[in-house]
Amino acid sequence: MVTIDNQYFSVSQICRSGQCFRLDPVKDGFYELIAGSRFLRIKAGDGGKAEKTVLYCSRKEYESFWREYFDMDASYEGYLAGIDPEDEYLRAAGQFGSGIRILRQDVWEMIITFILSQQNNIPRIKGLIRAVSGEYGEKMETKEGKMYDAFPAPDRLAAATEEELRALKLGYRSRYICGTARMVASGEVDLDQVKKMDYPEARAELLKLPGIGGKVADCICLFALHHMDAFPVDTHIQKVLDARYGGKFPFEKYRGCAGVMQQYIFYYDLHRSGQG
DNA sequence: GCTCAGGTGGTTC
DNA sequence: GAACCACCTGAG
Repeated sequence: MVTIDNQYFSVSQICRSGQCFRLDPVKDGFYELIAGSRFLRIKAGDGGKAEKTVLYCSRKEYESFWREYFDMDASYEGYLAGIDPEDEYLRAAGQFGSGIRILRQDVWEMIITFILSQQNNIPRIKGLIRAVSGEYGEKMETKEGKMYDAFPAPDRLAAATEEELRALKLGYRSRYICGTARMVASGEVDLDQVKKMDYPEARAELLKLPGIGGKVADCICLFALHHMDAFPVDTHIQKVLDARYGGKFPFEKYRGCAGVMQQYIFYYDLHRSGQG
C-alpha cells in the first residue's frame, strides 16, 4: 500500500479527463486501473481534506512503475502558477481540474485507443477497448485472484482479420486497426524508435499509420510520449478556442506545458455544468 | 428517420 | 489549401 500525499492528484479527475479509458470507479470511492498488463486498485481521497489517496501496490512496484506512470515528479502546482493571470477562463479551468495529471501511458495502447476514439463517445470507446482486450489480450490474475485482460500486443492484433474486428463492432476503424497493427508488428514503424524522437519527429512518424491524423497523433504524443507541447484539438477544444481565443490558442505563453492546459480546458468544458 | 459522438482519408475545385 | 463526403455503430 502506498498513500499519495499530493493536493494536485485526483483519481476521479484523471478518470474523467478522457486520457485513460481503463480507469473505472467500482464502488465506495474505489477505482480499478488496467495499464498494459498491469492492474491497480485505488482508493480515492476526498480532494486534499482528511482522506489521502491509496494505491494498493507495493512500495517497490510504485517506485518502479506507478510513480512515473502518474507523473508524480512533476509540479502541477507549477503548471497552474504559470497560467496567464489575465486569462480568467484558463485560471478557472485549471482550478477546476487541478488534480489532473498527464499520465505516461503505453504508446501502443494509446495508438489503438485513440484510433478507436474517432467519431465515438467515451462509454463506447471504453466498451470497444474492453472487447478488444477480452478477445486478444492475455488473461491475467491478480494476487487476490481477480481476473482481468491485458492490452493485446501488436502481433496479436496484427493476426486478427478485419472481419473479426468488425464482429467486435469496431466499424470502419477495423481497417485502420489491422493496417496499423501490421505496420507496427512488422517493424515498419518502430515504436522503440518513436519513443526516442522529439515531438515533431514522433508526430510525423505516427502520421504514417493508417487511421492516425493530426488529432490522434497529438493524443498519442501527449498521453503516451509525454510531449507536453502536443495540444490535441478535437470538437470540444475547437469550440472553446473559437469562443474564447479567437480560434487559436496562445501557445507562446505555454511552451512546454500546452498539453496540460488542453486537459484543463477539456475537463472544464466537459464537466463544469455537472457535479464537479 | 435523423443527428451526433474526442476523426481520417480521399476527391474536388 | 479549403471544402465537401463516406465511413460503423448505438443512443437520444
